[in-house]
Amino acid sequence: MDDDGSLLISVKEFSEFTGVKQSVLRYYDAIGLFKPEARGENNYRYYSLSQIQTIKLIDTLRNLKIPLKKIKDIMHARDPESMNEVFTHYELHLTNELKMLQESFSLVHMLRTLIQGSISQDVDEISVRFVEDARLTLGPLTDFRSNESYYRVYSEYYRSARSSGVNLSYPIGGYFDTVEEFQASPSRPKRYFSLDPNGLDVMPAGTYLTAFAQGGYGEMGDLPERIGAYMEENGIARGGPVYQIYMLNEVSVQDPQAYLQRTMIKVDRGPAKGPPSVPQTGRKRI
Amino acid sequence: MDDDGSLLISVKEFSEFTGVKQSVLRYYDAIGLFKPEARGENNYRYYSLSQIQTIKLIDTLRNLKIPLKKIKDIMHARDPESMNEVFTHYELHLTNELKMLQESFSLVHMLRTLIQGSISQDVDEISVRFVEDARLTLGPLTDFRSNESYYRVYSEYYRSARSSGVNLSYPIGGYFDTVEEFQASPSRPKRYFSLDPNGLDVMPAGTYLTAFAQGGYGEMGDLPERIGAYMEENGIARGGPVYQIYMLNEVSVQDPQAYLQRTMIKVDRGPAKGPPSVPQTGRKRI
DNA sequence: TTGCTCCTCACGTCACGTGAGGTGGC
DNA sequence: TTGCTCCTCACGTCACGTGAGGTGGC
Repeated sequence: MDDDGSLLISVKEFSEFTGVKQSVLRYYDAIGLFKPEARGENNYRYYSLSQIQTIKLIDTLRNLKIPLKKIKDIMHARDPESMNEVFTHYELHLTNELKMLQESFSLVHMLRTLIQGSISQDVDEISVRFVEDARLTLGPLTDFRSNESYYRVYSEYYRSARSSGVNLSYPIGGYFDTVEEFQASPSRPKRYFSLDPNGLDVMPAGTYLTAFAQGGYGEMGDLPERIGAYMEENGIARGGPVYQIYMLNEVSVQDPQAYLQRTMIKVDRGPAKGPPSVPQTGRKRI
Repeated sequence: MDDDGSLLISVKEFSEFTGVKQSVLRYYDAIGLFKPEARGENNYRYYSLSQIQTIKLIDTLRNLKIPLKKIKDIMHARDPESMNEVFTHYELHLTNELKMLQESFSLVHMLRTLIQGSISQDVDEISVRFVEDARLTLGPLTDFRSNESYYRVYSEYYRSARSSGVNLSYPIGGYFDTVEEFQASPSRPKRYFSLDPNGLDVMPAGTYLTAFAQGGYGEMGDLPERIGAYMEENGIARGGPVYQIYMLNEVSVQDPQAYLQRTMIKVDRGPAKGPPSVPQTGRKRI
């Protein structure tokens, strides 16, 4: 670099300024996407400071998974009108990406919360405790036929969920109106729901009888009996609605025998009074 | 699929449920990352509904650019404690990604705004208008020596910016305290600044004399004269601070002769009174 | 002479995408 | 018989990463 204040810098420096690796800069040069401002007599690459903004833009577009070929076309046809279109288009693209990333965050956060709630949890413990509210998306009423296993209805829930745009990334839970309903057939919920933190329905905050069961999907063990005994012992006459979710499942453990299910029954503190509260839904249901 | 309500679905359906392509599912099967629940007699792949959550998690991790090999290790060693660690780790990872994506959005939005402001702008027009405030990051005082071109000082700004963590993705502008300072040497600003919408400094809202000049970096043409004449004609005695930015540059046009610079001089409406206002800075400067 | 940076060329790799050629149930 | 879905190879591709072998200035 001459003393006359040339504003050219080496690959190494340019790489350090921009965070783009030297190998990447050489590759972009090779495919004609982004060339250095100049070459030295020794064939060294020299970049100008004003090129920093350009490579930053290229890097931004590349982060949006736009093929380098397309980025090359865009950069090759640079003029205010077309760049305005490009930016307008990718601003929308970016808002979608942001939504998706926030979804990812919600998912990871939800899974972590469930796992943490399960660690060092005594499976046989039954307790009555205050529980915060939780968002979810309730599905339509199920239509179990006599003696039928939950499979068909469950897969119908998936199909209906998919067609109505419900997010199936989150754990699926079971909902019952009353504890009697649950006791009668604990693996045939009245509705299934997705534990989607952006769902429009809500499990209301309140006092819940909370119990656990270990085992694969639909395996309840002696859970209904244990719950019945506990309610009798503690003078709890009624309860509902009932929410059932798997805190540990395929995602967090390998052996289905280690899956952990939590059943939460809304109860009133002290002696029972009045009918069980109705579920709060954020929108109309058919 | 037998009538007994097997919950297995085909690749096609599984692909439609999850949004993951069939070719990707076959690839994940081949490398042992994610296998179907079962194979038919015809060797068809059959997936269970509960596998949807697992592939959704894999897809989420893959979106975070985690190598498939690592994802495989994670899924292979599934247990509550290690998954808790994994999720805790990637929740942080995700918040960083979210920040970066918001930065990308800010950048694209800024570039679009600048271009749109330049479209159908008459280069010779000089006007006095109200301008909204804008965030930016002011650099340190420049130290131009006699007759020196802006190159050295400009590149020193870049170096200092980099070491102080200033974002160089955004357009760089020039700042002068007063219009006299600008008139004296219009391509030697008192400070450079980055037009970073998350910057801690601010160009205050107010009435600005706004003029334009076309040409490469540092080329002012007859801009100082035109501004001087306009101020005299309109009885504007003083002005400042002065903010100079390139609305069209390398990023949006190819020919440097088409770069468009905007100079904005804070002026008081009507007859001049009092000293020019001082710049508002969000933090201490040396 | 020794480091350090830079160069080109060739080959490897990761995560798929894309046929070709063939099977199997309604 | 005709579509449709599925299968397994094999090869292509995109965006780099990684040496090998060599140059050139302090």
